[in-house]
Amino acid sequence: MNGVAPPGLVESLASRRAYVKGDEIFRANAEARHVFYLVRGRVVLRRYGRGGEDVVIHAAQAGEFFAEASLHSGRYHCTAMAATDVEVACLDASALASKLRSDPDFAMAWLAIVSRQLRGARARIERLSLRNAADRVRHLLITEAQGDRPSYALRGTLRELAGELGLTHETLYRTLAAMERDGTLMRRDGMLVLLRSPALG
Amino acid sequence: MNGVAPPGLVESLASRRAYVKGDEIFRANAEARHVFYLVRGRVVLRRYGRGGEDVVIHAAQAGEFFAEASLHSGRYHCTAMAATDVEVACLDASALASKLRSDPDFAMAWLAIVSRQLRGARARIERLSLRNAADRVRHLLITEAQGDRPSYALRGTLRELAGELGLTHETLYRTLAAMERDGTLMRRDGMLVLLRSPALG
DNA sequence: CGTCGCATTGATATCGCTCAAATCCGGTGG
DNA sequence: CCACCGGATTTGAGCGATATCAATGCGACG
Repeated sequence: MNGVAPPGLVESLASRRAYVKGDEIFRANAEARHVFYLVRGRVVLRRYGRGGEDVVIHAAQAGEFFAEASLHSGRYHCTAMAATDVEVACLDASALASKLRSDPDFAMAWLAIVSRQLRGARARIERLSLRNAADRVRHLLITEAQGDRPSYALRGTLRELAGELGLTHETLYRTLAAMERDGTLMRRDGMLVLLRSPALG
Repeated sequence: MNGVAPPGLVESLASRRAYVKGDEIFRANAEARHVFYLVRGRVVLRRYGRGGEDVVIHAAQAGEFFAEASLHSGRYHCTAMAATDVEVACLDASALASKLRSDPDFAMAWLAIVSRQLRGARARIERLSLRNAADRVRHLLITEAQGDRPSYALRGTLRELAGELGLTHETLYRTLAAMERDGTLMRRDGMLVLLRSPALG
């Protein structure tokens, strides 16, 4: 959703590559030559801190670009790992840059994609600034709502979702269980559905 | 720092406006007609949650653009308030869009600005994902380091910094005090300086 | 069948939040 | 010059939510 590929882009500028679950697609500080488009599967972008603790910067879904910053910076800022078997389109950064210069419509479409990513990142900042677990879950369901009622289709594991929410997986499990007991949340085949928000005041 | 204005932009497309501290520059959900460039002062972008609790999405510094999303979306997503007396350049969104289409160099420069903001947002996500206060402070000093040694020039109040770090101001005060006792941090006329990282592992 | 990772729940410790109070500091008005 | 005020800063005490450690069940996969 986050980035609909401009028509023809993936075909004209990209070479396809496939990785299996667990493969490293690129590593932080490596020279950034490519921008990627995720055709199939899921890719997790991580950064590692001093204590070996890693932080999920972003979890890319199929249909989304990642490592767009390669256009402007010489090095990758995070490490990309295939969370499932994946297929990516691999765009040469300099070729992409020249297409951006020569094709205004394309440039505008690309700018829209990056802007949307920025908005998504800011939404996540807002979410992480909330001080309790249930609020973060509620914020997620409300801001990522797809259909008529606030809901969220799980992609990947709950552990990964916990990481995105800045929680341990245990806390997320407990929070979801408590919300189900409250009747504020329903879980049904990989969907989280918000039933009613208590204390909307 | 976050966005150096492309030359001539502010003069050619912008009208100047001034606000005094506390003024609201725009409000969430209002029609988004303008993109802003902050000439002088500080502007805080907030969103309000249900309980009246507000979240600082972004604190814009002088020399930085804000509300760039106006280009692609019809409404503002947050509320902008002048944290000091400010002077802004106010760019008409449609005029900006046509300039982006007609001037490839300008479009590339603009894209670089948005990309940088995206990187900054992701760094903040990483920071907010850390689970304890001292780590967040250390992460801030390391990633925002300016000179030779990891340091950070305070802009605004410590209370505001606490908000950016997702902490209460009390916790931030205590954390800074503890780090000074440890000898891992020095405070000197509005600068936070990291002296040595214990357990760099 | 054994192993591995995810999901789930329990027990406990800890860190940060909340409420509270004292001090400092700049500005303002008498 | 001084008294006063509001906001920022700082520190204390106690509580509660979340992290941490631990154990179990379960399904996939070889």
